[in-house]
Amino acid sequence: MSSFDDVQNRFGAADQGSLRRTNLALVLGRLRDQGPRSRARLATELGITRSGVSSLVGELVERGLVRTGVVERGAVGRPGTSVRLDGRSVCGIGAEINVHHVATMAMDLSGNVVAEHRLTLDGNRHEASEVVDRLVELVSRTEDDVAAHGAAPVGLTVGVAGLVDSTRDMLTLGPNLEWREVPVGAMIRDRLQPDYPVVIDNEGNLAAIAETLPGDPGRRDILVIFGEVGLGGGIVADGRLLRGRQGYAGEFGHMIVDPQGRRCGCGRIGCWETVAGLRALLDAAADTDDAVRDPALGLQARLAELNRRADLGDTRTLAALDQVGGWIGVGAAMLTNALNPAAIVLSGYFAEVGHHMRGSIEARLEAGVLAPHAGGTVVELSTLGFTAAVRGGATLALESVFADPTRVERLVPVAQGESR
Amino acid sequence: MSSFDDVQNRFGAADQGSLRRTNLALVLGRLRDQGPRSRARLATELGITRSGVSSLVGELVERGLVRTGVVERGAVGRPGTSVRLDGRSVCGIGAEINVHHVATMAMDLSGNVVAEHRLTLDGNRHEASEVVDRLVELVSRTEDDVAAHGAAPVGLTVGVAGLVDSTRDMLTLGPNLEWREVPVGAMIRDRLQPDYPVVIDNEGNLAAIAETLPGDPGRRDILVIFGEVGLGGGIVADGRLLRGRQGYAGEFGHMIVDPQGRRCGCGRIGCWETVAGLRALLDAAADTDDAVRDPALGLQARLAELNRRADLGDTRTLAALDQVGGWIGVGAAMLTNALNPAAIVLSGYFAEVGHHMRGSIEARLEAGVLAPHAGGTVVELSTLGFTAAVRGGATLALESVFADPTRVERLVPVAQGESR
DNA sequence: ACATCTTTGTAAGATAACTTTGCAAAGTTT
DNA sequence: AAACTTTGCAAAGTTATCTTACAAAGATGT
Repeated sequence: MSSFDDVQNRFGAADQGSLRRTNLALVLGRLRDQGPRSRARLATELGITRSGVSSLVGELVERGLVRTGVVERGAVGRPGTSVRLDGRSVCGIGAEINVHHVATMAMDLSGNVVAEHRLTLDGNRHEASEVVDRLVELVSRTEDDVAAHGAAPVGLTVGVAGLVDSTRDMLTLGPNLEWREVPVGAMIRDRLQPDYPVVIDNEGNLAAIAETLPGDPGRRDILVIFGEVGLGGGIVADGRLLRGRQGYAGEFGHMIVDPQGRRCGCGRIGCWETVAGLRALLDAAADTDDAVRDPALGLQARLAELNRRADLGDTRTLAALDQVGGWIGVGAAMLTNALNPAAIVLSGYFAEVGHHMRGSIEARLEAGVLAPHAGGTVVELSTLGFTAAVRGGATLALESVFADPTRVERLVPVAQGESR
Repeated sequence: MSSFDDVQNRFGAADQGSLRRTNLALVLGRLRDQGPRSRARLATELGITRSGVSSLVGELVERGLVRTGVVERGAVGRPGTSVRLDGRSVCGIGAEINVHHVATMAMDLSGNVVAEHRLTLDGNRHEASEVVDRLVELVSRTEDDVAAHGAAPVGLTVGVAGLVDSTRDMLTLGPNLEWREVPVGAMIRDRLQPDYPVVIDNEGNLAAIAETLPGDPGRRDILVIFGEVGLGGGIVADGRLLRGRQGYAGEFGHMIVDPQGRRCGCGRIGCWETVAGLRALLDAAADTDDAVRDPALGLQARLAELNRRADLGDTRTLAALDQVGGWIGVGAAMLTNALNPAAIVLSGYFAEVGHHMRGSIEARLEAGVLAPHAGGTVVELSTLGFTAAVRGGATLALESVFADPTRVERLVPVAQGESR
């Protein structure tokens, strides 16, 4: 039921066409959110008649979006044939540009990951054109995988670590990439010449979309904190991603929480990411010559080592996790007072080491929120790790189909004058 | 075009009826947002045919929601007859329960204030039942005024200073009222026995709704900071009020911004309202025996006196305003990083004295936001003052009609079998 | 002064989507 | 084996929009 971009009824009047679109989307969304089921069941659940559902399912089959499956026998009466999403028709593609890597993921309509590619970067500054070249290569390979799967791409969403101006299709500022005013979207379109839309977005926003599990009402109001080199995230309110006026929403990392603290890469002092970002954790947990600080090892391995130490009870490591967790809690409490989310989801590097921080986060959250029991907000760890952004990008691309299934062409065009 | 409560398409399928409702709402909303205009103009603007608009307007006239007005002649061609909202049919009622006063406002469909009542309280603690009795009296008088205007109430929204749990219809906690777990909605319904819905909400949220000017695209993403004894507010994202999981969103006043600061009424230390609330301003601006600290004088008069001193260049007053403005800016910057609003609207007591704070607020905002030029966020002063909450309540009650005009009965019922 | 042009508002018919109604098909229960 | 339940579809009915056509009301041009 969630829709991040309201294609439906954006403006303009409703006519028979939009009526049909709405109901096609309703059936398709139900199948995504609740899984396969018979036409009759869809009818009772959605409040449409059985004939109506038959007609809608028929059109969705013609468009290749669903297919009929096994026979489901109930307790009594004629068994129904279940209808389910057909993953072989379309795929959404997500991509990510970060300091540490570029990556892509393709996901089909049923949520299956069809392709996943990742290229690790050395972490030093590179020109945008160079990085985009690498990414486009990955996207090309992903396109091939999608084609091999028998599907067509319906969209590409590129998550970038930085401020993305959605109105100008431009990366305004990427403090950690050290980029400024880069037209990432246009650069990709120029090189790729795709026949599907390419949009860019903030990686934290995409990570937030990835956490909004379809059909889970407990995930309609969430706050996602995405930790990487920087600290970003996204806000999902009432099932919709909050972008703000220009698309800059979710820049949690630069909220100033420690005015007497350290200087941030952005030039300010005491930004949240200086005390709760990855660097803060490593600084507190290890000396400069420690292996976990060695970029050559790869992020995953370094975090695994930290985890190992924490599990063994190493006091310095545990104290570092505790300290960073406390700062996470301080910021989370402020945002919880403002937003009252159902859950705060910790993603990115927190997915790896967050379970050691949970206690200190929850303590500070509880202490810093006016509403009793932190307003019912619970702290959850993402299971997506560093794939959250690409997954969210693919999800967002697919969302256009779920919002308007008629975007996918019929396999068998309707003959002139023929009724549906 | 804004709708705070999506009555439309809440769930369930779309049928001919919802199609009609959507288009009726579209026409009605356009007339609200853009003012009176001819059927032909509505048709071209909304993308409906002229005959379609004729039919829709006809039904809206039957329901008493619009009426045809003057003849508008264009440059050439047959002049059109303008259609406009008819304020004589329905009114929304807003109410407010605060430490300093209870108040009501009735507003008709065209936004005219039909009634306004206010009862100043002494600021001491009172039992909820006692205060609700006073409020119900005011609402009764307001109902009479609405009836005298020839209209019927379509809803009552009661703003309360505190945490309002929208799922339980309950004031969970009112720190400044010193109330806890009070079923304000049920209490009012018991006493008033109304034939229209009564809902309760947070006063900051209602103030935010009041600031979302219909039809102004620059007000679709705003952050409203509502200063009273406490500090609250609301977030409007994409034209919709953000409530959060339980309705606790917008409790900005208890974000901890000064951990080494003073104890707050809620028991914590350094809440935003301890440094930017009304009390903080008065503490900084005047000694305890100063007239501006005398509750007997009334808030309005005390703020006017502060204004007078500031205008005369009194250094202590100006310094106090500067200091509080700085703290407002600190919190506003954090929220702006998270939400990227188009505007931060200062309401409540800020409407009176905010123009003296503007400089310090904007300086801190600019300094504390990652996005260049504070992400385009501008600081604006509300012109509504202490009536923001009741106005927002009335607006919200009316919103149900704008979202679904068929909620208002036809004056002339359709004869059986007769077409529309 | 009168015909022509432009625009408005409405009505009648066409189209499209849903619902209602009816029924055959495919099972279980008695 | 008959009765019952449930499923899925097709034909007819309802309703809301769009298409087309036209009268009304004023401006413009000769």
